[in-house]
Amino acid sequence: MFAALGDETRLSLVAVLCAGGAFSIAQLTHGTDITRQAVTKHLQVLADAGLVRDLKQGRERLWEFEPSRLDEARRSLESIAGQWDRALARLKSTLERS
Amino acid sequence: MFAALGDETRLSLVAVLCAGGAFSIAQLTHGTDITRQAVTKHLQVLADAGLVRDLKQGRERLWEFEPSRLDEARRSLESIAGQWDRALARLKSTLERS
DNA sequence: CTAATATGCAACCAGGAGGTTGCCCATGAA
DNA sequence: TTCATGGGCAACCTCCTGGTTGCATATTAG
Repeated sequence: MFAALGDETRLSLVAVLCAGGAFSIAQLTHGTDITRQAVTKHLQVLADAGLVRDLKQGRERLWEFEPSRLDEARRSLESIAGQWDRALARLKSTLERS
Repeated sequence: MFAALGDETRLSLVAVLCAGGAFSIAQLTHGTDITRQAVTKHLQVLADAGLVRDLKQGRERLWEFEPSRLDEARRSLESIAGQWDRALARLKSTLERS
């Protein structure tokens, strides 16, 4: 999922979807300088990572943000940072004890 | 920086460095099934992303975690999630108003 | 001093990722 | 019905990334 967010194009797609709601592939392509197919591939990657969700509607395919997974990522970053904090605390207490 | 965390090997390197303190390249290589050179390259990528820091010590080069940047990433994820929450709130209030 | 250890540098290689093009299908509008 | 539009599929291309190997350099141990 970090890999999914690691691409510049995909990150801006996520940003757009976060801010806006649901967009079709053609709409999302409009404004970028890449092909519709490329956008489709990026959306697929984001979907595999659980970051976006698609809903068919007529001949259109609308994409929207899926917030749950991002929250999970945030929590995992917090846990990593927490590990570091605990390590520092251990180090500090070890030094004080000596 | 998401790209830096997007690689499996690098993510586990970060995890090790978070939990532990400072390690040499040889130590970090021990336990993985890749070459020392590959580990060096990964550490370089992480350093470019500001996630780790190196300190020379004798003939060794010790690497340790750099927590500040990760915190920044956490905040940016929070802001993205926040955008989504605000969009939902706007949508809700729009619906209620109609 | 000499040998072993820890690392750096550069060339090289294979595979995957991002991107494009061409063609086809489905659906909505006129 | 006919046509334009939104989208899917697949082949193809290029370049970057992850990884390796070989050799050179610095530092420490004996």
